[in-house]
Amino acid sequence: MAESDCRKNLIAAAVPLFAAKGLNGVSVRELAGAAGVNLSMISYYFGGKEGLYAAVLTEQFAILGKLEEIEQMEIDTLQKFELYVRATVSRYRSNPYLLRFYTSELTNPTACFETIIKPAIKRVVQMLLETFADGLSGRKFRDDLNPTDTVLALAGMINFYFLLEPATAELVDHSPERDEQLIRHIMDIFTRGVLR
Amino acid sequence: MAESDCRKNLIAAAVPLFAAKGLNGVSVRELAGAAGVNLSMISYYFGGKEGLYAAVLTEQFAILGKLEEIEQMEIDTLQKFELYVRATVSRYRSNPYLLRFYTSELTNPTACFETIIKPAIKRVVQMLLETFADGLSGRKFRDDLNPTDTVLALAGMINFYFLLEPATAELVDHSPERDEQLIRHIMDIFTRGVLR
DNA sequence: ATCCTTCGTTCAAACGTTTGATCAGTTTTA
DNA sequence: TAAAACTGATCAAACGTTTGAACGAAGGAT
Repeated sequence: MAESDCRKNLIAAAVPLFAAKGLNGVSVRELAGAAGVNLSMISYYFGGKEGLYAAVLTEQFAILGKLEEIEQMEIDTLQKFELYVRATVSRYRSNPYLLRFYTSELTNPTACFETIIKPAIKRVVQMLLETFADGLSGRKFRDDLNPTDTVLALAGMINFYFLLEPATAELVDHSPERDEQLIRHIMDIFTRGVLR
Repeated sequence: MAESDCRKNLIAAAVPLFAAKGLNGVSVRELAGAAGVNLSMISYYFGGKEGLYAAVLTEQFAILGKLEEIEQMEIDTLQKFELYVRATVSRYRSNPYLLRFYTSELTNPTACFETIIKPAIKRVVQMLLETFADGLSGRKFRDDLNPTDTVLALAGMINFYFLLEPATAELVDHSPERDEQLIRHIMDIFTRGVLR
C-alpha cells in the first residue's frame, strides 16, 4: 500500500460524518469504523479527534481559497461579481459539505473557528468589498448604497438558497439543472439594485 | 418557591447553552448547574436531555409563529414584505438565539428537525410565496421572475447578514442602531428587483 | 549471507473519565 | 396523609486517549 492510507481514509470518511453531525456528534470509533482503520490511528496521525476535525476543515477550506484568481482578472466589475456567484455555486455543487462546515462553525464554533473559518470568511467579504469599490470608482454603481450591506446581500442570496435546501426541498426545486436560472435570477436582482 | 421554578430555570439556562454548543456539546450536569437545579430534574420534567432540547426549540419557534398576523393584513404587497423584514430583524434582536437554533438544525439536524424546524421554515416560505403571488396578480411585480428564487433571495439577504456576524464583526457594523439602514437597503434592492 | 537493531506503522486491549439515566429516599405542598 | 417536588448516590454504557506488543522494511556490522 501507499504511504499512510490510514491518514487519507480517515479524512475521507470523516468529511461526511463531521458535516452531518458536527464535531461532538461523531465518536472516534464511528470515524475509525467508517474509515476501516484502527481507532488509535486518529491519535497517531492527528493527535486526537479535534486534530482530525481541524485537518478536515483545512482541506475543505483550501478549495475556497481559489476565489482570488477572479479578483485579479481585468474584466467588467459586474462580470466579476457574476464570476464570484458562479464559482460559489459550482463549489457548493462539487463539494456538498463545504457549506455545512462553515455554517456549523458560525453557529456552534469550535477551536477551528478563529484559526480557519473566520479568516477565510473575512477574506471573501473583503474581496467582494474591493470589487464593489472598483465599481464605485468607475461610476458604474450607485454611490448611495452601503457597501457592506450590498455585498452581504449578494452573498446572502446565494448561500441562503443552499442552506435552506434540507427544509424546502419539497417546496423549491433545488436541482443543479436549475442553477443557471438561479444565477441569472440573483444577478438580475443584484444588477438592478446596484447600477446607477 | 412557585410551582416548578425548576422547569422554568432549566429552559432559561438551556437556551444560551444549547444555542452556543448544540445538543451534543452540553452535558446534563452543565445544564443543571447553570439552572441551579438538581440534575435529575431534567429527566423528571422533560424525560431526558433531548426532551429539554425539544422544549427549548418549541419555545423558541413559538415566537416565529406570529408572522401570520402580517399575512392577513390588507395592505400593499410591498409594504407587507417590508413588515416581514422588520418583524424578522426585530425578532433576531429580541431573541439572539433563534437564528442559531435554526441554522444549527439545518446543518446538523436532530430529531427535532422534522417535527419543529422544517414545518416552521416551510410555513414561512409558503407565506412569502403567497404574498408574492398577490403582488403578481395585482400586476405590481414582474412576471418573469421565479417566485421561489425571489422570496428566498429576500430571506437570504436578511438572514445571512445576522448569520455572518460572528465572522465579520470587525469588518461590518452589525449594531442595532444600523438596523433601520439595513432594512431600507434590503427593501431598496428587493423593490428595484421585483417591481415592473 | 546472516544477524541485530532501528524505524514507522498497526493492532487489540485497557485506561480513567464522563456521559445520560435511574432509583430509593426525603422534603415540601395541599 | 397522600401526592408532588426534589435530592444525593449510583448505575452501565460510551467517551477519547494511551499502552505495549507485533509487524515488515531498511541499514549496518560481522
